[in-house]
Amino acid sequence: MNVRVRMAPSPTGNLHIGTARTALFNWLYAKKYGGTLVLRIEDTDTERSKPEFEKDIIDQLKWLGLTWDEGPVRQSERLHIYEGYLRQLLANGNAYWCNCTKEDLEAKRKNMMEAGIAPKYDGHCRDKKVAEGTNAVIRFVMPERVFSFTDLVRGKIEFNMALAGDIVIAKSIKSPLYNFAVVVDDHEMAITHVIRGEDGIPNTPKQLAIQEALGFKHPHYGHIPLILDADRTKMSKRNSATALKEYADAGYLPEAMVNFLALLGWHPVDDREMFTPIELAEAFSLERVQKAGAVFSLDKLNWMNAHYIKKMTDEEIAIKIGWEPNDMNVRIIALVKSRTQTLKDFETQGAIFFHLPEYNTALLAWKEMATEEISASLRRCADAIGVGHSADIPALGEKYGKGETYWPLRVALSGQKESPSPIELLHVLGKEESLKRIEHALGKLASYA
RNA sequence: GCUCCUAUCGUCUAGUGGUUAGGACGUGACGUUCUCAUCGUCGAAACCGGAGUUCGAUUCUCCGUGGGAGCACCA
Repeated sequence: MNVRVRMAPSPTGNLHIGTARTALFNWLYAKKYGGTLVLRIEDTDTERSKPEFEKDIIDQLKWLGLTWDEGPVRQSERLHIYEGYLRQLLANGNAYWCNCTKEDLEAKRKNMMEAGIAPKYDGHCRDKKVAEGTNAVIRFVMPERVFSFTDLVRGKIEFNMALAGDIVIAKSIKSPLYNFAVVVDDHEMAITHVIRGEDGIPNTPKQLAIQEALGFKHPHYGHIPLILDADRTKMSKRNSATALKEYADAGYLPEAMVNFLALLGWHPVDDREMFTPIELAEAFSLERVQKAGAVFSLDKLNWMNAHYIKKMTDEEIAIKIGWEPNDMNVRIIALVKSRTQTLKDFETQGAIFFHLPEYNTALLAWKEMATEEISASLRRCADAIGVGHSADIPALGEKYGKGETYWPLRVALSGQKESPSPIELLHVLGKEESLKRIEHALGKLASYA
């Protein structure tokens, strides 16, 4: 069978990390089976859909490297197609116009909830022959029976749709709603596998019913687990950064993001953790997708991102972070690399090479060193550097003590409690700047009580 | 409230009718080291509960319990 899958984001916000992972799984599935991936923009909600969100979604999918074969197809440009199918349902008696007011509906719903039964539309307008027109919506006649399907990751799932009632499938003949537009598009686009988030499970029987009424074939369904916050609820803005863009801006690499996201809810046959996208596609299978939700771990993402950064060459990093790949910059990158988790860290940690930060004079002391000892040690280092013998620092360390030599020098050069080694700092800063910083330290010590 | 989904270390997960229940992140200790990071070694850490099936259940079945999602003229 020729596999056809789709990514179907809704441009009502920036690309959500959960949507991105769903897109990734579809991409992996398509790649694995040599299938076709369609990008469909689900913008039937004209109120909330915005062009800038669509742009962000497309930009971010590209950033991740998730390429598609067809589209982007916008639902808003296919209104005439939905209209045709709506008229067909209306003509067949599978749908009808309804002019119940929102207030009435809300009141009835509330009553049913309070009575302890599943809230559903009571079919008030089903036989009223309400005319097409203003303030009327289109409802689908939901068959009162059980619908079942075999989920590709969960197995058989059943729903008794007698409990659902007649759902609204369009606000007007020109404005279809989600469940209807999806059914039409999946059919028109010959989608074979619908791979989506677990929150789509309750929609499936509705879509199955509409497919039946329209005489469409049912695609296969696979529902992947949700990405959760630490409190185990669906990942949301309230608790964490949910827009993929935020991660891109924060200095995460797309390769790391893809690798990380793939392992959230899917696991290979062995314990391997590092995969290129193509390797992921080869190893991927829906059978090995997890059923329960997965908590998003920033710690693990950081670790993985650090891993991918370490794999890059210093020049590659320079270009990536927008630094001129000159000698000095590349050296800085090499030094900072091992203590970096995101690309942003190069900026913050690299800053000390351009400007000596303020620091407390007391920091210059290694353990219980007296002020004169520190000054003496720094002068010895300055002398060695001054005559171009910075290579002699280790010798000074042997003679006068490593801690006593390295620590004050390192602090004088970096101004920090934790930093790369003084020898490395010397090399990057150069003779002139190094001596300047040592003089500065000596000055601070001289005025230190 | 109703419907559906779900359940192995803190987290992501592997795995089995009989295993010292494995790996990774995080975490602790140690080593390397002037500091931090990297790196290396070692450690602590889990089968939700109760019945049933069975010689034997973490594994199979059922019932609980916990967790989640969905119940729109949003998607």
